[in-house]
Amino acid sequence: MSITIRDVAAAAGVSTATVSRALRGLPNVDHATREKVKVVAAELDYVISPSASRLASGRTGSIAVITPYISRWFFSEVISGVESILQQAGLDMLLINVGDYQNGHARIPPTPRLKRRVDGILLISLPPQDPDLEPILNLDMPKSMIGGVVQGVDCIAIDDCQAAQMATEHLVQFGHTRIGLIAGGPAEARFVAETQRERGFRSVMKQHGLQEDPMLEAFGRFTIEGGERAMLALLNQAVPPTAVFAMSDEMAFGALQAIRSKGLVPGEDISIIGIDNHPMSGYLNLSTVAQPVAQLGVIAAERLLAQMFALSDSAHNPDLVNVATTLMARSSTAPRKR
Amino acid sequence: MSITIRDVAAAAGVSTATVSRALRGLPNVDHATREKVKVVAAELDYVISPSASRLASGRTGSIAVITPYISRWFFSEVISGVESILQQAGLDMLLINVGDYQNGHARIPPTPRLKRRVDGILLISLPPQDPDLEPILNLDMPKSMIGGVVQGVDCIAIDDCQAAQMATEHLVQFGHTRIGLIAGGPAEARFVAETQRERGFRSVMKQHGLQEDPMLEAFGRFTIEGGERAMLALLNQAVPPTAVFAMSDEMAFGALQAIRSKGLVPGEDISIIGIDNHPMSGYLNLSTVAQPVAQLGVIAAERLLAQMFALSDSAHNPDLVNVATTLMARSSTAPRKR
DNA sequence: CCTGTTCATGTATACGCTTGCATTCATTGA
DNA sequence: TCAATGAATGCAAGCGTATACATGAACAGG
Repeated sequence: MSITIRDVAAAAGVSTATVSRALRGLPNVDHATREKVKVVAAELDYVISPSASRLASGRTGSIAVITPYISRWFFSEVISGVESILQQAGLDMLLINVGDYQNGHARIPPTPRLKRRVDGILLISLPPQDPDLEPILNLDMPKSMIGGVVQGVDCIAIDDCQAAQMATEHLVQFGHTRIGLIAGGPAEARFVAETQRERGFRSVMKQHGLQEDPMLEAFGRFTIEGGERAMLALLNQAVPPTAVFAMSDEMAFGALQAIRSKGLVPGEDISIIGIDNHPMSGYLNLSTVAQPVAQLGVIAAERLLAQMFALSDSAHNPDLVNVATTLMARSSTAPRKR
Repeated sequence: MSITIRDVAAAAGVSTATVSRALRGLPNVDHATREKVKVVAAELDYVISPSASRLASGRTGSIAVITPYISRWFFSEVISGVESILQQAGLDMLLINVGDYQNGHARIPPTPRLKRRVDGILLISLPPQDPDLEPILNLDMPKSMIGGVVQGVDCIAIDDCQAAQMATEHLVQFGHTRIGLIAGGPAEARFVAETQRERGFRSVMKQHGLQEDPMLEAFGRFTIEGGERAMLALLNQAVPPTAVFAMSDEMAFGALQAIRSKGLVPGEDISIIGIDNHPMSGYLNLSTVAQPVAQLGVIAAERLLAQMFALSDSAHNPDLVNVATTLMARSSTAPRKR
């Protein structure tokens, strides 16, 4: 019923092998023959069967994108960047949402979903200590990881430690000494980025001889609501902080709300800075450290392609690509009031 | 090198046919045999080859999700809802970003990407007048559409007209008579939702005998920036509106910013309402008409599955499913000042 | 005891393509 | 002139599964 390569071959008066080679742009096909085949294929409205092609060639032409969220801003932005490259390369994207790690575990152990169905894997911000991650890393195919650092895997990320340092340093430069921290969650279930951002924060505090008060640290779960709750907790301290570093803009948004709900003015009464440069940040006048999120996806996808199409003799050496960040000083941060 | 169904068959002492039936849960397999096969398959770490399975069965086990954007809030939220259902059903999601229609055209004519590679199609908010849409609609496979209304296709959406009416009515009830509109774009490249929302807006205006001033209408492109520009344009009118209906929350966010930048207070000096109930809306105190976005994706996916697995004799009749919306009155809307 | 039925299983082909190898033919260098 | 070369093409064997059909056993009813 549906037309196959044989029909095209018959109509063009050549063998199926030639049709296959002609349509895929392989060499050693006469120019005239190739054109003829193309014309006939177009006339017949021939569409190659991916299943058959994949079965015969052993290549799946698709790559898995494994992510804990689809709709959160950071992740959807990365996915968007990835997709733009994959579609250019003619590859399918198998989007696998492993769900929220904070509720214990991934929704599905995705290894069987990867085994014979993808040629490469893109991992987005998965906590490295997750036991489910290991079987994936052991899979013998090209991999890239975004926003994480894992030995032996190609990693693309901003320098999270440095970004946190920039943010914290910015607060310190404004004369703040009592600086709060809104982190994501407790150490057990952390993304690599969290750990690094904490390190950056602490290093600057220590460097300037500032005291870290455990009471000035709260968890915001990387959500707006969480950020709001965390900030309220900090504001309820006997001696609240005069400035706060939130590990993400979305938590900072919640924090801004908390500040206002107490009748305080961000920047004026208490400084707050995040990381991301979320599209809303400009409108909320939130100071932040900008990271090119979609770009992370683009770079990761490109590097994955490079691995996949690299000549096998030119061994690919896994590398850590650090993408630059920029401090965006807005009115949510200001010199400490006396 | 990699183990196939034949290896499992040999190890279990049965034929490949039995293995196939046993593992797929087909009837007419002895319980003991089935268990044995399962155990052996697990021991051998057998993973079925999707390509082979697809080729042999003619089913692809995947469905296409065609969307103009991936990372915009509404779309990523819908995609997330869709994914949750598809993954439950064991189906792969082929995410196809056709890009921004406002720049002329879709990035790729996606028909060849669909022909033999998906069993069903999910369309997200595509403008019905787009010429590229027709070949897709002609494809002979189950389809569902989210946020659109197309004859002969299963459609899932809020009642956009009604939602706009609720929003506008809310403003009217507060005594506003000079009401502005921030739409998406000009009529040529509109999503169905836009047209309906405009209809709802105008119907309420007319019903209350309120005059519509073309100078009080602007386009915000469904972006924050666009909303800001649009609002500035409205505020620069000789007699600015006292209330504005924005067709989306994100445009309303921009509008809020514009209002503040003029030294005015939203709610106090000028009322504004959107549609969506974006996660930020609560924090910005934006009144809005809430729609359950992820839920739209869930329902659409479920209905698509129903079509796919429906017995062929029980003909599926395309339907329009309207999902309920809720007015969320917040402080961005208030009675008109005298 | 015979026959028709049902269930469990095996046999073998088809699915539509890719690709190693063989073949043909024109070209080139010695 | 002839062998060697290389390009263009064809042949045919898979790739790993699903499934129509055949087979055989068990069983029930008469």
